[in-house]
Amino acid sequence: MENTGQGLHARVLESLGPEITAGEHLPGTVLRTDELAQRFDVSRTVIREAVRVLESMHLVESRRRVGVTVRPTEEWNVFDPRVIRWRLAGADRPRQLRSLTVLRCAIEPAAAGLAARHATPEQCAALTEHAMGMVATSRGQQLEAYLVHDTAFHRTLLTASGNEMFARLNDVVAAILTGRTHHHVMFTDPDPAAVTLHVQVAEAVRTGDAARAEELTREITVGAMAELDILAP
Amino acid sequence: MENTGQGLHARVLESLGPEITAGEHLPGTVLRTDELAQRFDVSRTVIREAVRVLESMHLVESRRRVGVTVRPTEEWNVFDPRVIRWRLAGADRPRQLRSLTVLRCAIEPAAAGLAARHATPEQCAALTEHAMGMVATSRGQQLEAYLVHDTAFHRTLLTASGNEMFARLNDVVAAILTGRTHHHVMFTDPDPAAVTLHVQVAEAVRTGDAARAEELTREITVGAMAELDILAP
DNA sequence: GCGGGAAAATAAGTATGACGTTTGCGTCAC
DNA sequence: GTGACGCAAACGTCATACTTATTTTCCCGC
Repeated sequence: MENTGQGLHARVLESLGPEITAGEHLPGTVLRTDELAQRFDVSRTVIREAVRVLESMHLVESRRRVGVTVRPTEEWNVFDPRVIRWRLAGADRPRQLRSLTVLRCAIEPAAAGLAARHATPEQCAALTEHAMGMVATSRGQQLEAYLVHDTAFHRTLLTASGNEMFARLNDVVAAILTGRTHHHVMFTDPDPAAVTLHVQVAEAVRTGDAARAEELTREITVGAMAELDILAP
Repeated sequence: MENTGQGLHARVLESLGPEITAGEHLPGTVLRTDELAQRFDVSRTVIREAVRVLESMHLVESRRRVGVTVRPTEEWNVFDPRVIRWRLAGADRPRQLRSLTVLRCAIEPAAAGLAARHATPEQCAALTEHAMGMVATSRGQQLEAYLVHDTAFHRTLLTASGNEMFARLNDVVAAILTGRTHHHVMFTDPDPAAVTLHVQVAEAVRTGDAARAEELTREITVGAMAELDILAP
């Protein structure tokens, strides 16, 4: 029996979770632990542990004498990193990417403003360094190297905001950036204007100009929305 | 022994979770399943299910031959509703309330802007209704009734944004509003200016004035930050 | 025929004991 | 001192029996 995860429950989880988030089991569907145990060829114990986790994500609800029922989409914990990952890997990836980008557009400018006030010298240095790295890799089809610097830049920015909630969204932003590069495969080099904006943000944060950092970051995120055709009608 | 949850695992979870988020077990502490089973007087099965959920929140990490290790705070899934609830109920409630308020301040204006574009007539009606309810209960120590309308107003606003991520933050906003009223006990009636702003937001959303809805909501959230003494140095 | 309550059926919840598996750590030989 | 070896501790998994809550069914009385 091959073991894809760090444990049987993890393996079950990584199968059932995506199935549910992909809409393979529509809300209201009932799954029975015995059937699942049989299907995955594991004991009921393992199934129960996986179901507990799915339940903690509000993906399913377990009730006695009924079974494990899939909950409606609106009740899912859409902030759970695993749910995000599963949905990004699934069919409604575009929808999810748009939701996340809108969220990012609201968060990152505020984070940049806070970073301008709270960033440590080390964080300022890291920001500048990664912005420089973006400049260096912005021409000549070095998209992968560019992505590394881009991701690091935004991770540093969110962390430097000093707000734990913002900081925990770096996975989301990283997923957006990675998705952008890898999905609708970019043959063209990054927009030079965007690169310049990153350099300017690093500068604004370093000099403590919160308003400017916020506004510049807003321009970056607006650009990200434009790429996904998220328009104002 | 009273049964606080819908099952033994829930009871264990509601004990262990708060203990961890309250810092009662410092990061690095190892808990053993057998000891926990003995302590809570339940079987190992129950403990394992509870630990699975804590693990899914990144509060702990379970490793063979080692035990259940408490993870450092930075790794916690701070967006998990239960983690938020536990931390709000614990000792660092003020810190958590500030984090959440900053997050709200970034989110709600954007949500209001989107709501102005996407809100259905029913949602516009609900907004106006709750704003009116706030006006009606804003004088004469009707704080509880006011809170109900205030909460409903913001819940409707976030839902009307049409973004699922924003919509799932209504619990957070509700927690902030409830905390504000219940915690530093408000003897005084709500700020009339804030009440007016809510009415104006409802109006802006109804007329589809996104920019105005966003700016007015920003004023509301800035007011909320001012109440918590979150200042710009 | 109808309503209500008792009983049966069902599926999750819990307990228990045994065994497997990984892995930290100490020991021993070189 | 260093490396290999092996023990033991803790979690991981399984099988099974039993418990409990909840739904459904069905029978009885009106």
